[in-house]
Amino acid sequence: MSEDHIAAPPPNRRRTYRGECLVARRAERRSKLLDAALECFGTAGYHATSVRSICQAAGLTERYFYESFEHSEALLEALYVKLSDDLETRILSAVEGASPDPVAMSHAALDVYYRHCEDERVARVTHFEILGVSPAIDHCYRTCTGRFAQLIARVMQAIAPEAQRPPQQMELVSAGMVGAVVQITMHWVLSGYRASRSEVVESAQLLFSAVVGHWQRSPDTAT
Amino acid sequence: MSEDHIAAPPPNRRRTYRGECLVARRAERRSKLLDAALECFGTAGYHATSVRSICQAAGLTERYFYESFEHSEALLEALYVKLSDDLETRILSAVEGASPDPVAMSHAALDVYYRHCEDERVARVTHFEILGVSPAIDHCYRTCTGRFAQLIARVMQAIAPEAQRPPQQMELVSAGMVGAVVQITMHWVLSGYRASRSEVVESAQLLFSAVVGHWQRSPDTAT
DNA sequence: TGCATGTGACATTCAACCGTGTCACGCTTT
DNA sequence: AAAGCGTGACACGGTTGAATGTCACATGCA
Repeated sequence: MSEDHIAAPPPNRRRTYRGECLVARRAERRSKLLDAALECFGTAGYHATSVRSICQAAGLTERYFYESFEHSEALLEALYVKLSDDLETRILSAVEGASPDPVAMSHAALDVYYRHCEDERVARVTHFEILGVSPAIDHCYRTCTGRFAQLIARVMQAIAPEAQRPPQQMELVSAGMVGAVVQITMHWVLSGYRASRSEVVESAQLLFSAVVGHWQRSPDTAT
Repeated sequence: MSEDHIAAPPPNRRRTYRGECLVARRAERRSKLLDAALECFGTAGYHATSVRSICQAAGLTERYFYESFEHSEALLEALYVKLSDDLETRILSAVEGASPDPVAMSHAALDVYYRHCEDERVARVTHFEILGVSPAIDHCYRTCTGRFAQLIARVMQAIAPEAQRPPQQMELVSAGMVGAVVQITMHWVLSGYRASRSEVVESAQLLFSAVVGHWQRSPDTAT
């Protein structure tokens, strides 16, 4: 998923500088840029952030920006993918670690997710700044969102395997569940995190329980 | 909700030109700008659209842009508010016109909403372009979204009045429902409107029915 | 030690866009 | 018909930011 721009490599890859070789220094700079991007994009916003300000926040020169990324947009995408990947692995491990009870599993997943979003910068980047940037970024967003929808679909199937639904509906409802979770996040963030995390998790889980219960009760006919 | 920039009025408000007085001409130009904005913002995207291109699409000169709007941002906000207001009134009249059956009411509302979103430009402006622009626009978005959430909350209360829930949860769950409906829209749009509108309405309504049913069954304890 | 390379601070070039200004040409009024 | 207002086409200055270039200094290597 993550394909980055890598500048033409100068001759010596092994030559050390300040105790580190080229690739290590590059990786460190790239990491600094990602940190700075989280800070800038997550507070000032993507469109109010220039390459200069990112470099300033990272303590680097613009030259090193273009060493690791082609555009500002590429940095945004890399940051978003990184945040999403981190989240997904943490959710998966939390679900596996939870007791095999459906409620416990979904609770664990939602708790990890909303804990993730308690960092306002993370929430802003992954839910606000990422949207409406370009078709390429939209596509990336859709892919990541789709992965979470599939995850939800799998979990719901696992919880209520007897409730077979047409795949089209399954897809739309899963998308809807993702949207619900996301929108609750947005509401939470924009309200200044008024509710506690546990309240938020409760509310989101209510939706899950409701849908699963509904399907268990009416195995196939819609509405 | 809509407070627009109005330039200092030149002396003669009644003088006609091409058969129309000043205020009529202004209103017409403003309307043309809103149409052009829907086209430009809804296809190229807000940030890829300049004032010039809007004026070109509207068949007007830049001077007349600043006659009606201060910034590009003000135009975006006006467009968004107009689309949201139109949608809300149409939803309300559809709900009132439907038979007093809960299912019929929510079906009517959702059908109007997804019909509204069948115009991809409308869907993009109200769901993508509006986000991450500025704090002022974010606030506007939150206000409009909140109105729909309150509408949903009222409808759900009306359907299941016996299920009293804590207002905090009511608020979050309503936000979640809005998010679900919205996300289903985007999924639908980005898939190239693969599913039919009635299938989409069905899926969204499933979520409503599920939550209402869940509440009716477990009148107060969460989860 | 001396040379090549890495680095940081800053300048430079180029393009886009905003907001305003100018001016000639239609339309209205008297 | 003449004077004045409304309009459209376009130019202009100012600002911003992307992307690259320059140059002095620091660091590693022979």
